Amino acid sequence: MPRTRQATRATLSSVAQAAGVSISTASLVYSGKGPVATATRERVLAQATLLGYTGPDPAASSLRTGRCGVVAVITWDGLAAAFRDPYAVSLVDGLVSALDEASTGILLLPQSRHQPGHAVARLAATAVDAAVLLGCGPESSPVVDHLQARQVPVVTIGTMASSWVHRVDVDNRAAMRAAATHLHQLGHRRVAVVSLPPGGAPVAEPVTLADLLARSTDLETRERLLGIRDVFGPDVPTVAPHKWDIEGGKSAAEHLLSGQPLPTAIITQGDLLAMGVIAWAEHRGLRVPHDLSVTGFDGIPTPWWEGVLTTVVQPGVHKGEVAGRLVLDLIAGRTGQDVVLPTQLRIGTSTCPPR
Amino acid sequence: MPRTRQATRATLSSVAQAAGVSISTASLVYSGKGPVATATRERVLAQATLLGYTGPDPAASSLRTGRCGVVAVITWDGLAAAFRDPYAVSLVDGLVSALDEASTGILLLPQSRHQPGHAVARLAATAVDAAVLLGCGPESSPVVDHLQARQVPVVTIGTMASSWVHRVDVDNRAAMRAAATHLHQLGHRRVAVVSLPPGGAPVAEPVTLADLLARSTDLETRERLLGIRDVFGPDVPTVAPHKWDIEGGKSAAEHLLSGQPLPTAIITQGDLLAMGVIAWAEHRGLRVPHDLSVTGFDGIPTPWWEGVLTTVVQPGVHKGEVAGRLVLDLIAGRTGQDVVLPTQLRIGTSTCPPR
DNA sequence: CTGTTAGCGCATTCAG
DNA sequence: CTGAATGCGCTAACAG
Repeated sequence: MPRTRQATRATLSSVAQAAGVSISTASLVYSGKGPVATATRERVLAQATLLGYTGPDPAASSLRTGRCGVVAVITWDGLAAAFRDPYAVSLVDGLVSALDEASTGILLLPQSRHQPGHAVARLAATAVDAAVLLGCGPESSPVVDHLQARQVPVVTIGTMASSWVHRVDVDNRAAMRAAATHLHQLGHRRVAVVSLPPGGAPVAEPVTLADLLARSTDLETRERLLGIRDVFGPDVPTVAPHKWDIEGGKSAAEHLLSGQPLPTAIITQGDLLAMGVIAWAEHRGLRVPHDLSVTGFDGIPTPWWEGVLTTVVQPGVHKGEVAGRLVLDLIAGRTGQDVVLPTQLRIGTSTCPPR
Repeated sequence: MPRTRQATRATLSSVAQAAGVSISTASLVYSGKGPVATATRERVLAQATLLGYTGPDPAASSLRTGRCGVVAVITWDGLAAAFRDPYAVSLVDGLVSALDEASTGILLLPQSRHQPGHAVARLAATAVDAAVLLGCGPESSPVVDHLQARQVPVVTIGTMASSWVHRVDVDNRAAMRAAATHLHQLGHRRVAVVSLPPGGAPVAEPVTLADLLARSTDLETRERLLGIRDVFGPDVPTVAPHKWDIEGGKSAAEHLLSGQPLPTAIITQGDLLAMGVIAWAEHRGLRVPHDLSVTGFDGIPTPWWEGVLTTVVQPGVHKGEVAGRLVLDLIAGRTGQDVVLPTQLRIGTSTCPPR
């Protein structure tokens, strides 16, 4: 006895029977994988609407074909934190549009830093054709291990290197070096850095770049810090606020700009951080860029600021699309290539020669 | 012959066989739905890891149980557009956390305004236990019809009324009326409104509130406009920018503040719109609130502005959680109740008596 | 172009 | 506490 509200749901076989054709013919009508006489097709379709049949049961079809049309997108540290950053949103946007062409959807799987194991349990219970790691550091290894055991292809956008996962990224070191070089050429010698917290532990009081580098496990962060070191050496004062957003930038600025002598420029690892630094600086009466130059990373729109942020522009949507195509290749069994995308240094109005 | 890279994947039955137990026993080990001797369980688990078995195949298990642990989240007009608004993100955040407790994930299904039918095709191909509509207006009816035919429970957060869908929302009319009343009590008599485009068609040049009301099909928008009309009558100048963000607010302000006499206050349908209005006003040398009062809607953080926006604060995360619980009830076959959540008018520094 | 035949991997009765 | 049997709804060969 069925437990649905209506009587028994219509199935492909009941439709076929009603239309007086065999099940396989009816199946072909829906999959379009074989030739079916127009008259037959219409008869089947007519019976289908009559019986309220809405097409092949996805679960049954996945079981049979081994594909479910779903790609897991695994984020780190909660959804809200991840999507607060417009850059992450543009990544997902590109991903979605690429996957959409193959009728593949994305399943959001936020990984909480408090229950890292939970994500594995969740993942184990859901059918996915592939997975994409978004902003996941090495702490996501359990998830990757699980995926590998299941033979599910994994693509990471930035961060999280592993032999099993494919990567789409930019040359973070070169990109950041370009930004640093720009400042150096303007004449800046006293700079400070706003980075990401290594392993989730914020570093409020300034330490040296080398010090933070030693503690940072995240691949992308490391590369970028190296890019700065290439230009300004290992002793640059560096902080890493607890949050990856405007508030974080403000608190970072507060710590970096309280001592003497003040830096003439601040290099940040993200546009939101940069905007926070700018907001705090302006609040304190410092003019940007005249009294303080600031650089960002990502190239998100900042409509609430009058100026144009000097920043490394990453092709967010494009990166997502490339990742999506890579995912589709892997799902189809084709061999995928890791991809390194170009970035571009946009020189805006947040940098100028020091006073 | 299997087409996976390795030899044949391990299945429950192969694990059972290796452990010398029956399939059903092995199944119980994983589902925990029946008593299994500790020794037996361990033997099974040991063989499982030995064979690289990662747990019951989700597709097979969904076919059998009729549940797949996935809820579709349907957004309107592209993902990026939807998630650019922090309020939408907080909604999803709450939703995720509520669903997570039932080990249920969310599948993102952005509905494009250019191919509204596409979403139905996509949905038809994926297994879902329920669906949540986010910011979807009446144009989403095809999707709802499909869901109804499939007997899939649907919950909408704001917008999109239909006999089949359950709703979680706030009393938009009363909330907006409270904001309008606040301005009226301050002494404002010349106000203007920034709303949402009716049916996606922007209204750049000001029309009357009544006019826009007549064209608006979106439930939430209508209610809010009615709340304004309750206080200021039907003749308030109203625009509806093409984009629901800061840029949209700027362009709206440009049109509303170009004529004479200037309004002394602007009521917007969203915080981002409000921030855009403020940005444009300040850019033009108007001081907020002294020269122009501005109100928002939602209560998102606006860290880049020094002031505090006067706005209707909606419980975003909470709303998402409530929707999530409703979804779970419906999936479980329990009868769910529509919910109306309270809002709160936050009086900030963006409003004051007119000059 | 259409029908027949076999499972996909598992959860669940129901005996023992 | 354990095992044997049954089908969830569908797709993919293959034979007509």
